[in-house]
Amino acid sequence: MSETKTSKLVDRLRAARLRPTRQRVALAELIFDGGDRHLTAEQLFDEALRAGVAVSLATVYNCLHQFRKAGLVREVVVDPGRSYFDTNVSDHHHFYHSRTGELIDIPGAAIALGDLPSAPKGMRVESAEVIIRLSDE
Amino acid sequence: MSETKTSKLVDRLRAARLRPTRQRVALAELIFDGGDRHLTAEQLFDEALRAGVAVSLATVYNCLHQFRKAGLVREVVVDPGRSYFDTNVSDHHHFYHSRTGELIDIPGAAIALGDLPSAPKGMRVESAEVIIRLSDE
DNA sequence: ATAGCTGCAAATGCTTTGCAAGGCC
DNA sequence: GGCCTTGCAAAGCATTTGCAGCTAT
Repeated sequence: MSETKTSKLVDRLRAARLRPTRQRVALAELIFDGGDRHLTAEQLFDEALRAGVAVSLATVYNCLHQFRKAGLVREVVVDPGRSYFDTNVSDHHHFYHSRTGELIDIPGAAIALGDLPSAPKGMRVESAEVIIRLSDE
Repeated sequence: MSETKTSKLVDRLRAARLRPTRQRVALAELIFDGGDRHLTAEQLFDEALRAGVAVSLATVYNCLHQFRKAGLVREVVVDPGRSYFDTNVSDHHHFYHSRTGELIDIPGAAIALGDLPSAPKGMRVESAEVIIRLSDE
């Protein structure tokens, strides 16, 4: 990995007010390499181990949530009892294949979400996501 | 509770090929009384106890999933690590207020879901739901 | 120096399971 | 009677937490 790529990540972490620790930089590298990805904490943990990065599972969870709060990743809730993190933070939706656990991006523009009903009093809309569940044919 | 109401529930369970056991009938009564509801297993369990119905939590889980498979209730996944069951099985969407855990129905007609992208090869669309997350203003 | 991180292991919370006893048809 | 259900307790998973030791600034 090039100096440049790593230093971009470091800047990105700094911008999010997260200290660029060895673990965070390594996880960020894994997460942001290779485009849009959908990862569970366990998957990222395994990848880190395979890549020779020493991290604990607890740190993976901590980092993912810190990254989420910083807007670097987005959490996708489709399965009770398992969280997915999406490196694509732009406005978009998902196909979810429950048998395989596969998550597929749908560009925001591909679904016309007409007028949303307005939020109940005292609340505001934070996000609107469409989930299309798939099954085998 | 009238003879009639209970016997309707019994018929409904039978139609779903579920034996109308004391527990299932009692849970069905709690669930289907009072219109559209969003319940967690724990909530239904507490209600049952308060209503003087002796059931175990495991049975509540079992029944909820049996009811779901039979199409009597619908599962709503909005919170990792907690399942909601919705007694409204018609086509509709949800507001979710994550701080309070409150779930609010949005009639299907209130959101114009334009053309859905077609499912990947070998799969078919099972359902499409919109989740609008709310936060305090 | 010091405020913030990390690692580990234990704790937590929800959900599922195994199996003996009980209930519906 | 026979098979499906239930209840309980134990197991299972994903996730969070507490705290001592480490590290970036």
